[in-house]
Amino acid sequence: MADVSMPIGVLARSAGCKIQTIRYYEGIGLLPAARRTAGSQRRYGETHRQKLAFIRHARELGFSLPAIRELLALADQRESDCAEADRIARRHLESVNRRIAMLDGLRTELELMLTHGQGNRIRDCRVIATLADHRLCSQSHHAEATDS
Amino acid sequence: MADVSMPIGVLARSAGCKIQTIRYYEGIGLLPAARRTAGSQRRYGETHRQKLAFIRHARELGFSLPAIRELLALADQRESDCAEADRIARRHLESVNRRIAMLDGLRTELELMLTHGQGNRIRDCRVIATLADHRLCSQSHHAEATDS
DNA sequence: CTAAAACCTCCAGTCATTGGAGCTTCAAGC
DNA sequence: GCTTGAAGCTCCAATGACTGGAGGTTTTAG
Ligand SMILES: [Zn+2]
Ligand SMILES: [Zn+2]
Ligand SMILES: [Zn+2]
Ligand SMILES: [Zn+2]
Repeated sequence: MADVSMPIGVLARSAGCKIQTIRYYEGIGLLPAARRTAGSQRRYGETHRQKLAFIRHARELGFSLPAIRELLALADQRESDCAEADRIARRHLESVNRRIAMLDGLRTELELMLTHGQGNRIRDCRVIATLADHRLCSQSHHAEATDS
Repeated sequence: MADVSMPIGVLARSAGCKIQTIRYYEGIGLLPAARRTAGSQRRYGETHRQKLAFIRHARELGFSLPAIRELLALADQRESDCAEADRIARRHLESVNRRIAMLDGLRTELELMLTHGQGNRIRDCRVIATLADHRLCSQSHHAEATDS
């Protein structure tokens, strides 16, 4: 609890992010503005530390900043129903599942391309041939990824 | 074979991409500059069509533009050894595998968060609680994704 | 009081496109 | 040959989520 008035560098280390990231979050209104010293330097307290930890953890879990903005607002409504928060998480899970499915398709094709020994000429290379002609692919693998 | 002199819109439709994308590829030197009409409009032939198809297919398979640039150069060396092309594809496959592993981790955490019924208050919501405290996570899920 | 570490603001760049403004050219029908 | 609408042109800005740098100021330990 010696962090009643942390400078930004200490906060950044505690959150495991860059100083610029914190200023960026403040700039877009995701993290409330810090109080300033007489010389305009930011000083943070426990509330800021918790909010930033929440943001960073959500980012690690792949949530987008707009989604995190909503989640942060919801987190402050302690007595409200959590359906909306759950909906956001579920939507993100679906997006993660779609991306996994897409990458699985890519993996299949890449592995297929690479099923040939060493010492080939380019004109016999399955990697190059496949890239030049989708008919050598085993699937459609037509990609489209959306985020939460 | 009536495409000896395609305007850009026809080429774009044949490749399934936007007109701007083609001009962008030309701008960064990925696709060779097209010949122009007296009025400066681009006209394409079969070679361009094939190169663009190669690029688009590689993009669908998740290769980065720098990687595609190398692959295109290699594709023209028909008698060279294909080891380098294979290496690029293998590196990309590894990156895809890393991303799948990461997303699998995220999926696990998101599913865990969502294991609670409806009608909860925010203060009892596992989604919000998990985001606020990584100790509720089952794994480290510390993300880092690199592309080919 | 000095010096260096930490901080400040503002701007540009990343990646692979995409969209738009404002203008010109092409091609088909009359 | 002329009109007209579709298609093309260049240049610039925006996307998401940061990251890096220039150039200057503040803090703090010694
Ligand atoms: Zn090969
Ligand atoms: Zn394919
Ligand atoms: Zn809930
Ligand atoms: Zn966690």
